[in-house]
Amino acid sequence: MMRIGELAKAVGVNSSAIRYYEDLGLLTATTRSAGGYRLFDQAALQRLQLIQFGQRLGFTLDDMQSLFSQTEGWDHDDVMDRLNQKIAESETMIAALQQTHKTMLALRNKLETTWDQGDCLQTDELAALIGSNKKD
Amino acid sequence: MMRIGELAKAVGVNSSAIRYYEDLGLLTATTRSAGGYRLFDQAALQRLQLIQFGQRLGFTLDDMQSLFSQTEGWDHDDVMDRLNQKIAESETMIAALQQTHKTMLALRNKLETTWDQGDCLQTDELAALIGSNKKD
DNA sequence: ACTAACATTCAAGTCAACTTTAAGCTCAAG
DNA sequence: CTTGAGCTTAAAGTTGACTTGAATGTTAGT
Repeated sequence: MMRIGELAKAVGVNSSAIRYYEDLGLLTATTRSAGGYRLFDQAALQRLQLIQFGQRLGFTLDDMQSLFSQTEGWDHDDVMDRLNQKIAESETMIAALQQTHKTMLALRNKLETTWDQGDCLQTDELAALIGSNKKD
Repeated sequence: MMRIGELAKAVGVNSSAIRYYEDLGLLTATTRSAGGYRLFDQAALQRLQLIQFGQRLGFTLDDMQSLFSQTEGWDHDDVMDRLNQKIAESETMIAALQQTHKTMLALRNKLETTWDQGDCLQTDELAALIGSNKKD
């Protein structure tokens, strides 16, 4: 059993974040010490890692709260639906980011070639350079 | 010259957002009507589009405020530095998202094959499935 | 002149995910 | 048995980008 600080260090968050997760009903201390200190076991650590993983997938803490509230174990269809939705979302985001990335590269090229002549760009010229980007 | 509502509609934001940009010193109405209504011209519209473009690149409104504060025209090195930084950032983000995407696909596969036997997954089993993902 | 749609200002509220603060306990070490 | 690091609670503050509300003024059309 570890105290909150040790758990926090183990996963790289602030102790107060863990207390916050508890407030949201996402993670409860396994037990308490005689003096009221929260004590956590390995399962709690795994659950915390699961929360972090969910965050990386783009689930909000609220999303996870509703997922976790399936008393014990997880419903196949529910998890699958949400996972599929997140997969689709991440594909959309990747595509959008790649498009913006492409535009930035093009913009850099234009700036490199255009800018060497004069030295100052006006807002309307910059707007024109960006124009091709409206189609997104 | 158009009023705030027309400008807002033209670029797809709320009028209040435009007033907010003005508060931050990002965009000033070209002039005011006799009664005090803000009036904008095409240059203002372009500037607003520029703000939106900057947002897509991941600049904060504060970033842009400091960029724009170069009284008129833009400093080559400054813009180039920031652009290069944003390009690098977007590459990092794309890579991270692709990694997460890959993990999600793998997770879906495992869930599809694993879950058909039993019907409920325990947290520690899910944590185990995710384990491969710690390396990110 | 009336009216509906639109605008004004300023202050306060929203969201997510925390962090910070304050005032006071607990625990392990020496 | 004292000290200092670490913990407790509840409440309030933070960030960024807005939105909403309230009370009031303006404009264009009939």
